[in-house]
Amino acid sequence: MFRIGEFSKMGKTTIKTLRYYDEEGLLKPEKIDKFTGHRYYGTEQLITLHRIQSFRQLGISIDEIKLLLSGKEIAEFLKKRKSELIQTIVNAKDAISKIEFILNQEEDYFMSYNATIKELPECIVYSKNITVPSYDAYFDLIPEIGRAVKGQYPDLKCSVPEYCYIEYLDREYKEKNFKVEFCEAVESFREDFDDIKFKKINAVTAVSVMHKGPYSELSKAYSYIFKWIENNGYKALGAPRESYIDGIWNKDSEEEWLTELQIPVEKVN
Amino acid sequence: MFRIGEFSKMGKTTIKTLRYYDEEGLLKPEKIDKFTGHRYYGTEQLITLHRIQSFRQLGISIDEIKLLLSGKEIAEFLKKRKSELIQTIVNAKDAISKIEFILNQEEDYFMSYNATIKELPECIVYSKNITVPSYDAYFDLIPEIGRAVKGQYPDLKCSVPEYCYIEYLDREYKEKNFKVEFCEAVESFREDFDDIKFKKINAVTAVSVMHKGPYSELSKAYSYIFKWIENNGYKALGAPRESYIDGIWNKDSEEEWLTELQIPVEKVN
DNA sequence: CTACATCCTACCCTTACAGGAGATTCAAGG
DNA sequence: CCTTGAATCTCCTGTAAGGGTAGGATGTAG
Repeated sequence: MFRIGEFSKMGKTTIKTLRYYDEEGLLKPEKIDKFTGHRYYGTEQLITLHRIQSFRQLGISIDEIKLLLSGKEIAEFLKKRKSELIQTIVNAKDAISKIEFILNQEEDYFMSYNATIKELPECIVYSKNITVPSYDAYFDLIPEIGRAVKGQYPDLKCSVPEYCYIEYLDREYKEKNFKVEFCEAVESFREDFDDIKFKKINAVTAVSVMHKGPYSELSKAYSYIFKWIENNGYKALGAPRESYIDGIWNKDSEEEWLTELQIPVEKVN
Repeated sequence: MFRIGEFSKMGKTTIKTLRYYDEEGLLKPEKIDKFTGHRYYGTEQLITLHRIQSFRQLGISIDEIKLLLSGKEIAEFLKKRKSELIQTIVNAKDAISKIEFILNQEEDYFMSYNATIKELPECIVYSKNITVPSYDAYFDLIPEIGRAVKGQYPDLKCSVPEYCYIEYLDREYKEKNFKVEFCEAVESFREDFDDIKFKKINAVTAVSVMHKGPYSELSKAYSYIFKWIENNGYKALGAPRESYIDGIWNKDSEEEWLTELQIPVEKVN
């Protein structure tokens, strides 16, 4: 029988840890002196401790080891743990790739743009295809749509927070007379009318980049986000969405305008 | 200005997290109502939040993000984070290899043997080379050495806990008349005498396996541990040590004897 | 003016221990 | 047998990044 200090050296485990395992019921001493409370361990505990250590070195938690020590379904469990570890590796590689991407950028790029992955929830939108003669004309056309919908369905409410975006419909880049689909998230379905259509947008995983500044510089954000997608093993699954957060309607200076680019993606490797 | 609930949806971040970031000084609201305590956020905070999220997705901690947001040494820091992630991958691969090894064993093997990696601390030992006629003769020879040392240095104390082991010196396996070096850890150096030598054993990393049962079955433990070393990307760095924990001196039944095999190793891939 | 949704602070919970305070007990020497 | 210093005990606090809940205050709509 060994006192805790001696046993701790034999098992290369701190006294703190041994007391913790005792408390948790993972490794009880062979005997505890009823009067002094001192713990006494035997060699049987040394074997168990060794077994515990071998599991701990595989990154298995205390609670799980409790089950494993009872000897059931060890193989099942190890397979599960293995797949967790594989996932860990996938995630770490993913993060490394993103870090390398940042390190390869020019400094002012990684100061101004940050890509994140986010889940966009399912939502209901009304949409309208429009042809925009020029960027400046946007903000005459869009409020117009809002007013038309309001006229038709006065009690229809927009989502809170507001979520409106456009998707570009042209196959190629155009400076003027480009076609876009305008979408605004609302709280419930209605009947289509005129050329306004209601539809459900499915939840998607998207990569998102914030762009602060005039729309004329949005192309920098686009080039960043597309390069990010390519370099980090993702694939674009749909058209980019431009979601307007701050703009001419609430900020005078173009430098203050805030736009979020969202591109639905999936991980491909 | 947005209330916390709305801002939380815009930034896809829970209210709890936002309050936590506020408390930590990571992301302060634009304004806090002095009377009600309500938090109000602006789009400026949305950009910062987005930046925080991009760092969090790289597994960077809150404290570290505080530094990064001040904009200094981001590249340095990301390189450090990258090497941490590489280490994570190495560790995970290592654990996967160990799990696969276990899964490939027969069930009764992985129930009885568990390999762990441990650091063996530096120690001082006296040692003696002996030729053992047969296994049974061990326990006449070894106490004899102890008595000889005790006779020469009555005040020399053995380590607590006791640590004594043998290394096999023969190049091949021998059933009888095999040569071993016997070592016993003690508290301090003395002069060599007769064929007893004192020496310092350096600290090493070793793989360890416990063997419970008669010495005649030690070869199973040896085969397990050597296969483990080979399959998990380690290389043996020195002779195996057999450390005796329970034996004929304190347990009558051979089934109760407990021996620890330790083999110094290094990781090779 | 009344609901009801939202917001606030404050407290406890999570893992696997580490660190320390203060009290008791053990083991060795005189 | 007594003393002294080492070892051990229990209890408390702290960790990272929030999650969960309670109870009370506030905001907004009808």
